[in-house]
Amino acid sequence: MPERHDATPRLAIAARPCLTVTTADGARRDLLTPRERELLAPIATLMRVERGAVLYRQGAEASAIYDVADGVLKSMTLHPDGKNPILGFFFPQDIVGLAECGRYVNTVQAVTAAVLYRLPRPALDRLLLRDSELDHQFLIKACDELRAAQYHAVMLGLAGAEVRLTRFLALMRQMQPAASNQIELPMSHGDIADYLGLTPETISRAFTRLRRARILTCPYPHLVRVLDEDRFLAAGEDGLHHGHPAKVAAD
Amino acid sequence: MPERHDATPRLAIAARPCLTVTTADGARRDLLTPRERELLAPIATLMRVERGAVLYRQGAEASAIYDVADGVLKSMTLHPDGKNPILGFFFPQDIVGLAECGRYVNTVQAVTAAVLYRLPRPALDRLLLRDSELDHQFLIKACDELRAAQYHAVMLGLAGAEVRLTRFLALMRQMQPAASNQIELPMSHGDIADYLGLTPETISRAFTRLRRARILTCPYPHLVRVLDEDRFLAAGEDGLHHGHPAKVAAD
DNA sequence: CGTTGCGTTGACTTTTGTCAAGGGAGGTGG
DNA sequence: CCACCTCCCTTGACAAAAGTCAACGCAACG
Repeated sequence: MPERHDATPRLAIAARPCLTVTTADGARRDLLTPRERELLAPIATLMRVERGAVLYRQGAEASAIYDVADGVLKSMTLHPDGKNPILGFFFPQDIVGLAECGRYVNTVQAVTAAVLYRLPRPALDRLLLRDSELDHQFLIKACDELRAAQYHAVMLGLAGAEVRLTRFLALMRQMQPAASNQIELPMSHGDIADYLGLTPETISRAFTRLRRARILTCPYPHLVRVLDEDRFLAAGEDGLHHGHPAKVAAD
Repeated sequence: MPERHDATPRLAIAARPCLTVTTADGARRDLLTPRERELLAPIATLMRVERGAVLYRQGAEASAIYDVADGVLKSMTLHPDGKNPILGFFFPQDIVGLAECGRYVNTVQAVTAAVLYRLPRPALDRLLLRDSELDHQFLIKACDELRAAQYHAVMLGLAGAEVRLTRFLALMRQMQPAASNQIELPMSHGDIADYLGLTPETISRAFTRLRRARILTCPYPHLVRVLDEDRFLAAGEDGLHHGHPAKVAAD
């Protein structure tokens, strides 16, 4: 029987709150110095949420922000008509809890079981106002999130389901600890659809086309293996080129 | 001859750098205290750019950030294939100059003639690290931009050209100094299309449908007048309902 | 007075959404 | 241990929406 792929097999959980940003080359860089981590530790409480649990709902009073230690969460805006667009996924070392006028602006739900540091707002605000260096790190992290949101918006504007999906897969690969041709997808295809502004059916068809083009394989719904790196990256630019592969003998 | 609508008829330019955010109810709130404005003033230089001028290009060294005093600018990512998605528009009291690793992440161009305060990075960084209160205001502004970017992403995920266009118009109305049923659009329909992930033709057709539904009129391409506020807001939720208005007597 | 940029409209193509049906993996309870 | 159930993924047929290509009108500008 094949290995499972929907559990959270991570091992190392940082003993202190952490903050990282993605640099231009796709690597991840730590923001906090050991001193700053020690500053945050006393006001942080470690908590665990199970898969599918709602961390908070949009409109609720924003009493704390969270630092993800392990697991994956998603942020979404609730829509009455059943459409719940996903604004982003949160990975370890990300900050969760964007608020406006004391209320959370969207709903956050755990995609996998997750462990977080809870940082109560009043204590955190006091800390940030006292320590301008630490405050500046949070500003940098916010700018990082802003860039991520802009990249998301660019993706949504792109035509072509293959283009969006391929870029999404490339993004997910960046979030993995080690570069590899295997991409683990913690979320369902439905979640991917909500994130890319498409339907699950369109995601499924895009996967099928990418599989038939021999660009990747999907051993399991939550695992993708890239077969042809060059055409994988090319598909993220222009999409699939509709050549006539049927004319190639024995294809 | 009718009045012109593509010039910049604004009058009051703040004598000091300003920063505002949009609150939950759509109003705009000042972030900086007079003391903080005085702190910024000595490092700021006032500059003027003409309509169509490029403030900076993506990839260029990020030597400064800018505080818009008057006029409108747009931020876009350059794409080789002619598609230049617009990530956002900047209005007075907005901050321009998002960078990553010392390089601007997108290109900013003036939509109208504009006046800006130029804040050199080294001097600003020094100021922010010395004054944690001021730094915190910039963090709040960054969170505001983040919310705006998320709202943009939600719009792009929404189906229906009328829905997106109507929400965009509502957004533009918020940016105007006084609430009114007139909405001035500083940007071209092509810019709107790039912002909403649609083509100019689709924008044009959406305008036509909204006009035919008697929801609004467009006296000039850069001016919209809302005729039916209720249905205007409704169109931003569900889009146009394809009833058969011809069947309703004298409606 | 021509040129140019922008907006509009129409005909047609392509893509995606929608509806419906079916299948496989995992989990639960007998 | 097996039956059953549920959730999610897949596929097909069709409808709806948006993109593309092309032509035209209009106003501003030189």
